[in-house]
Amino acid sequence: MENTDQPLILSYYPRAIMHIDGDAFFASCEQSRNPALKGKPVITGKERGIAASLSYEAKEKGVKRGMRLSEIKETCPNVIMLPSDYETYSLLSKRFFTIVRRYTPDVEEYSIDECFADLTGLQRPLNMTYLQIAEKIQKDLEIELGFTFSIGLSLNKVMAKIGSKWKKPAGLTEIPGRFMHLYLQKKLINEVWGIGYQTSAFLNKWGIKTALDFAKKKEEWVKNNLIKPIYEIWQELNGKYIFKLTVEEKHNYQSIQKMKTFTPPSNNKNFIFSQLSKNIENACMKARRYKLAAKAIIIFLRTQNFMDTGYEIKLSRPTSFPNEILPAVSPIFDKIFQRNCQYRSTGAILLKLEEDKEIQLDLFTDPLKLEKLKKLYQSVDLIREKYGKHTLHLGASFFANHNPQHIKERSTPLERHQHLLKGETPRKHLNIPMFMGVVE
DNA sequence: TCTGGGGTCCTAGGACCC
DNA sequence: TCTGGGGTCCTAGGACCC
Repeated sequence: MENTDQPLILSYYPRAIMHIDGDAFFASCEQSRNPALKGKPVITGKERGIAASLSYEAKEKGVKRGMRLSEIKETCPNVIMLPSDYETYSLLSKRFFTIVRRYTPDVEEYSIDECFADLTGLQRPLNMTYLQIAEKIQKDLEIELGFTFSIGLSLNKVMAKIGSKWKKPAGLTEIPGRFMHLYLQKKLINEVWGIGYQTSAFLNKWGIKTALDFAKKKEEWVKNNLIKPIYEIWQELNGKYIFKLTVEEKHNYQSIQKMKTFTPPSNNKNFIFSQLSKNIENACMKARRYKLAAKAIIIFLRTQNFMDTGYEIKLSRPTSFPNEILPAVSPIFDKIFQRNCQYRSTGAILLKLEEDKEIQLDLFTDPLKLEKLKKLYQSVDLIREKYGKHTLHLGASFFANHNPQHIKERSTPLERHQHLLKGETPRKHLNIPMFMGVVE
């Protein structure tokens, strides 16, 4: 501490945090699985009609994220378009994390194609520098998974993130504390992880353009003018280690959300309720998979021009069964649904999730009925596991797969009548746990 | 950005209590 | 019910991320 010329950063033990980012992850997974696709322009997202992930070859040809299929064909006629296959991507994602865990248990699975890892203290045991360890991991990943990853290595998460983005694909950027300012100088403030549109607009007003401009602001000013997470980013830009890694595997969710857009927009009440009902079913399915029960649910409808109307509903008892939720949802849906409105999507968010172990029975729930419901859903989940997620749906969700407008066009009056009866008032189905097999 | 489908955390402000 | 000051809990909504 006597030598005041030394940067402060060296006076405590620095961390070595690594951020690893899969290059064009989904497209790369496809190329890895089918080597004939290597070196060719590949995009995924065909089922949505837009480019979700682009191989570097497709990017070179000028294809952009979010482009429509017709535009893509024009821009790059020999493009290969594939539907997203999340099962495969998740599998490769798991293998990705497993490889990194061979070096350190301190791995945070940040998203399907990204992770953070803490290498602190590994230099001696491995007899390598942090940079060499990162290189080794990068090589392992490429050899074993068949595509490339970009890596950032620095003192904390925010800086490691800047590193991994610095050079892509297959980049490896180490940002030591004493050279941080060189990188921050070239980094626009809105490109920093955690600083979005609103915050950068505010910072721009104060003449802050680059990450370095921001890092140099006085601590008091930052504390007084910005909220806590931004203050923490400021600290990390100054070399502190603030954001800890979340190493535990993810199994407890704060909320579970399912939403779905349909085209064209519709104002058919039965159809829209079915969509909502299907989302609730899917959200419940996920909740049951994680043994969670919700105490509240938000439902929302999104109109053609992106106005949302939502409603939070408290549930009398924590549950993960659509049959128990739908009766509470139905009257609320009636309230918020507007006849003269065109809707484009619906959604459901399960909230206040708790473990489904010993949910308290309230006085009005018949234990026998509940037991039956449980058994029923156990078989439902089993069938879905065996034969696919979409084999079985609640009667109330019927129109989500069978738009009544289409039925009207194709069926005889008698058939139409029968269809309408089945889905007519969703309430009809609510108290009867009735399932319909839907052939797809 | 003519717009997909997930998530997380933070803050202000109201309700209610002493 | 003109009036303090302090605490806690909850909710709505914002901002951000992939």
